[in-house]
Amino acid sequence: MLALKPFGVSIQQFNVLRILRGQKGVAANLSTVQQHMTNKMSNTTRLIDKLIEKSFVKRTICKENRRKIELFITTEGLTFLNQLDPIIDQAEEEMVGHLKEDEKEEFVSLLKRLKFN
Amino acid sequence: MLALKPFGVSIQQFNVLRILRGQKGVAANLSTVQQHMTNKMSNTTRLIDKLIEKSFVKRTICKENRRKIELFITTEGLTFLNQLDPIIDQAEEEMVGHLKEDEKEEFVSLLKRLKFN
DNA sequence: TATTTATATTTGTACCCACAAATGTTGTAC
DNA sequence: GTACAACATTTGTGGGTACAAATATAAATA
Repeated sequence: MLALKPFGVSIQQFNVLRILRGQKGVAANLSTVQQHMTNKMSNTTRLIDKLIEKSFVKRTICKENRRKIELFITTEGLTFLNQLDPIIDQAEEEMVGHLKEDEKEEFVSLLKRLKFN
Repeated sequence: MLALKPFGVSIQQFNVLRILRGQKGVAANLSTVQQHMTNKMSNTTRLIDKLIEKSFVKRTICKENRRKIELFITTEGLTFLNQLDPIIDQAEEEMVGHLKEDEKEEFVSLLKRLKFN
């Protein structure tokens, strides 16, 4: 994503951050995060590795079930993300803003009707 | 591309092969091939490396201008590609075949109106 | 002709993806 | 309680992408 480039995160990393922010402080499992994305688990792991390097995310092992991990967005991550929101909104606006509402709806509807496999 | 998986080529490699077939025996430069794709030059080089390993493509240095390379699809490549065509047609049919003609046109038209950057 | 500039391609790096196999942990069945 | 199955995540491998820098050759210019 061009608009994100100056900030050093990919759109996928950005998405993981948004999912974690959506948890509002509640821990998220890897599986939970993965379910909100099109990614495979294995790659979600690695996306989160990157975010941990940047200290935007914290990862701990779940006490109750040591197979699971618990993911949190850090304060740093939150600040970073909030700063990014308007950038993304603007990029989206530039991409589809000139379409009329019903055109956008039609487009999404057609996209949904494609059959991948 | 799921349908191509059993054949051991990616959709991008498949596209390069189709572009070269379209040359009908005339040599194609790297730049020529690249212009028909969304890829960067550097990656087109590497896609072609893969096709050469599979001996579907031949690469020689242009005699007139030694900076340029000449690319040809081999007989093996042609045979392989011809065998693949119906598979791809079918995959496409499965993906969008249930859309009406005007829906397909509308979809393509909307896609074209997106502004990437 | 020697130097510089432009052209064509390749290489390096750092990401992304899917798929399969490996790891570690928990639950279950004998 | 031990062996086996199920679960959650990670690691390995091989493909893909973009961007920047390096190479090699040709063209232009001083």
